[in-house]
Amino acid sequence: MVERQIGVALWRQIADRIRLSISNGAYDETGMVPPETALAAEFGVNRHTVRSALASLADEGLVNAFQGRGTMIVRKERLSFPISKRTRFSQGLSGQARDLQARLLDHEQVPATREVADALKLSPGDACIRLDLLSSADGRGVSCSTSFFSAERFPKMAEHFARLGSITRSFAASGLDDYVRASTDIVARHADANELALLKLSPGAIVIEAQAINADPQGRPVQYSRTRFAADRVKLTIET
Amino acid sequence: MVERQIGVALWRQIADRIRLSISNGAYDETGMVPPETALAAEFGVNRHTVRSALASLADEGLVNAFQGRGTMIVRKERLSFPISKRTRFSQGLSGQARDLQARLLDHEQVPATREVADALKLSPGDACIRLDLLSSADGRGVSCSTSFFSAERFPKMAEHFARLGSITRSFAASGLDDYVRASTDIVARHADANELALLKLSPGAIVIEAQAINADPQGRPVQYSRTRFAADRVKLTIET
DNA sequence: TATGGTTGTCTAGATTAATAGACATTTCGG
DNA sequence: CCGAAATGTCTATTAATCTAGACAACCATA
Repeated sequence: MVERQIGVALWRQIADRIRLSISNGAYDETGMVPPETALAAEFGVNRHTVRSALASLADEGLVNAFQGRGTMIVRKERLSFPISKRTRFSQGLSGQARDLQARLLDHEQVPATREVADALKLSPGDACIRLDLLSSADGRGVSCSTSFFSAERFPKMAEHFARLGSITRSFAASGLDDYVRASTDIVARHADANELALLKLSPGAIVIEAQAINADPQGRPVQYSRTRFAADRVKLTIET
Repeated sequence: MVERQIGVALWRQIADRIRLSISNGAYDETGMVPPETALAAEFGVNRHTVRSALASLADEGLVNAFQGRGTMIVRKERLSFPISKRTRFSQGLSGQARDLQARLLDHEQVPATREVADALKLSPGDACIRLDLLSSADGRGVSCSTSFFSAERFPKMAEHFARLGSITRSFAASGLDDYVRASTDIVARHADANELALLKLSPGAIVIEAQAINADPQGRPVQYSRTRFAADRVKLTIET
């Protein structure tokens, strides 16, 4: 069931298991989480430990406990984020949430690291524009991203984004009307302190990191981005 | 830095951070992890806590400590697993590891749940073949998967796989020479007890779950699979 | 209104995780 | 060969987590 002495507190393991059961629809019949005593028996722990787990889920806004009645499930769905040749943040999520926005957190002109230079086919040290974005759906943080653009080719990227609020429109304002996803690498890991704060995650949460390169129609890389999604709020859907 | 009272032990948070630094190449210059005292200062914890983290990494076979000299990095790479229209497990990983194998853990004929029926365009309750596989590269567990096939169309899937050791060849033996990836959904979460055991993960580890549907050339779904990858051993590369 | 089932709260104790310090052992370079 | 720097081992203490039990508060329903 749950394991001890593994560096993850029992209440957190149990919270993760319950969260998964909720999103799998295991409790859809009643719309409620089983009683604390039943969960304690199921996981072989004390009721107080289950209560810690449920408190953490309540903190995330996933469940709501009512004295005398039980613990109701408030929210269970993950946003589905499509990844395809024409991946666009706002288009892909439209219809799944009412209020979508991408906010510019920071921007800076920096020399390309080897990683960035490789991705954009520049030389290390070439000037790049870095944009840090935070994307939200209905007020909840969905992803934070760091993007790099060639400062020579897209010198006004930050200004355009600040005005237009969209990468696609910012490219258009720079004279690039179309671009396609050239490659996407996906890894998953624990969120770091910065991501916890930006996405308002409960500590120990998981992020899915997508390292993507977008290219113009001639195949030249125009954007290298690393987007960190809150793993418990989204799923990525690959369209091949 | 690291956070307290979040349900994840400090040594585990630190182990995760160091593992990430290793795989990012942060210590490539020396090939060694920084001294324990330096790490303790960096993370703001006691040296003993760092030692617990390093012991866990040594247990995974990632590092090797030598008294008087320091802690050397043994292994850092993640396997890159491609996902495209023609995703094939063995082809995709060939060249990245010497010894690749997929082992049949279990198989059973079961009635389709709603989830499986939806994916395979069957009716709930229709007979399905379920295959549980464990894939390894160089003796290390990479992924475990559960696949469903229509029992009517592919009645001998389990027998074929047991003999041939490959989904592609098992389809061929059933008269299906070609198939393509129709859809892939990707989520990330903490590994459950079963996955921890199968993949020999250190508890609390992360898995990336890919829910995939393969279809024949006519577009009819032939396989629904849920593959759980050890997140610290692989990255998924999307080829659009 | 009485009863059973549920969550909320409190106290106490046991177990595990983390800190603190001291010192041994090994390696490497001057 | 010495000393600095690194890991290995030990003891003791403090802090956090989990268990155990009791009982209060609340809700639904017979």
